Amino acid sequence: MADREFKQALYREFARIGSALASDRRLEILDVLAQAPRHVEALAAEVDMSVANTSQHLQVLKEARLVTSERDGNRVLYRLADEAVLRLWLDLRDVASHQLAEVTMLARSRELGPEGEEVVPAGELAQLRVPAEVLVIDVRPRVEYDHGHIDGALSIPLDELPERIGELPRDRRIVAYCRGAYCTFAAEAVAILRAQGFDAVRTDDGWAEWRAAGAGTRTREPV
Amino acid sequence: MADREFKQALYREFARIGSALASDRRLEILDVLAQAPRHVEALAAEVDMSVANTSQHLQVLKEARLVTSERDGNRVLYRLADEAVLRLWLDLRDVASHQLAEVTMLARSRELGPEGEEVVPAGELAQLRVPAEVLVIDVRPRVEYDHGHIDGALSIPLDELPERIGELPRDRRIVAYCRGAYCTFAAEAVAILRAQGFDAVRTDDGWAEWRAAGAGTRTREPV
DNA sequence: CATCTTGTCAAGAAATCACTTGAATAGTTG
DNA sequence: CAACTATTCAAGTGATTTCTTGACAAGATG
Repeated sequence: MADREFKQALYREFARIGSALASDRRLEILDVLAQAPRHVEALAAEVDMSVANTSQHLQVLKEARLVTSERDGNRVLYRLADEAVLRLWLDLRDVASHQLAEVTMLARSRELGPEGEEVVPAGELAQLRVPAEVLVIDVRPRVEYDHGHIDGALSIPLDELPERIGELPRDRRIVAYCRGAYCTFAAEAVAILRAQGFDAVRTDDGWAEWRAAGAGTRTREPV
Repeated sequence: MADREFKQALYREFARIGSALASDRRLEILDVLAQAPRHVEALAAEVDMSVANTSQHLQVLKEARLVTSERDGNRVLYRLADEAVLRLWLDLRDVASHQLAEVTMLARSRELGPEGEEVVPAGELAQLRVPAEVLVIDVRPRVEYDHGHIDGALSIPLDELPERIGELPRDRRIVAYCRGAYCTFAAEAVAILRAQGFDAVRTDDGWAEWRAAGAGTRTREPV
């Protein structure tokens, strides 16, 4: 029947998206792009692959319309196609963390700092943001902050933290955020800060989650 | 660095989910399971595959924790693992329909009835449900209705429609729904009803969308 | 225009995946 | 317990995917 043909064609289209999500390398690329647009070479460095391989993965993502590209001089800038892609990626991660015991075990095995260290759960950051009481710091690389960050957050990339520690207040709690629940930048920053006697905690919220939740953001255009 | 190893292991876990979504056959299975739990043999018939092949695909979905199975006598009943899986599937479909021109073209080429036929857009069904003015009918197979349906809807499976057409009112508008935007049951039902002079329209909302939206539902346990 | 940089394309080897077939297993029924 | 049903497993083959290498293309720069 023609009905089956139609359905098969439809599911084949859906599977094109699924196939694009079927590689750990491509998911890593998506995750980086969820933070900020990148050039191919920068991406390749970030995900630790050859440029040719990165480019090929990007073609796959582009064919599935998960990312778009634009020329920028003699370079090419890639970005997530739209917010729906971000939601899809976060959902996939969410399903993974609910259901794959291995993921949470992996995540737990990475927890820095002492057992039971205080963490601001995802979704609760918004309530805390009273400037007189807490300072929110963004410890991601500068380009990612520049592309968009939580309103009012101070940019202190993790690698600049040691030399800029003098800028931070000792009379307020410091909340550090990074890319999201599976990023360790914030945990590392908190470890450094607490070692110096600051009242610092991290949050499981990250830029991607914050943006998907549609809360107050500030973005500038490509760097 | 151990950091890279950790990240790679994490993305590899995520990719297990992505890989499970990378096959049109498996997506079709997921879509059927989004309507109601099924036994292997019923699934195989529904998706038109050999039982052995269906079983193998189900193992893949099960390893990715997208579905769960339970023994039921000498049969095995499969169902979606949880609501997060449903959201993931709907998101994937959503990304596909936003971004793959081919999907909408396919969908359009299937539209039954005259051009510009009236359709209740997804999300607007809830406002319309005044019993005195509209009758909502569920034209999916009985098992799917039994597993869960829109509150107050009447079950008239598409293949029973011709013989049961006398049960329907001529003084009210009839709104037909089925599995979702890409299911053609409702469109076929509307075509039949309009040919008989009924005031009938379909909606793009389907059971999966309705359930994901968390609106009023009624479900019974496995049939 | 020659050269450099950045990114893409093409070809091939190794790994993985999909589907078929036929055998094996778990549970039910006479 | 023998026969039967529903499902899973195992092996094999053909197709697809991944990554590497080296060549090619487009834009920038001297």
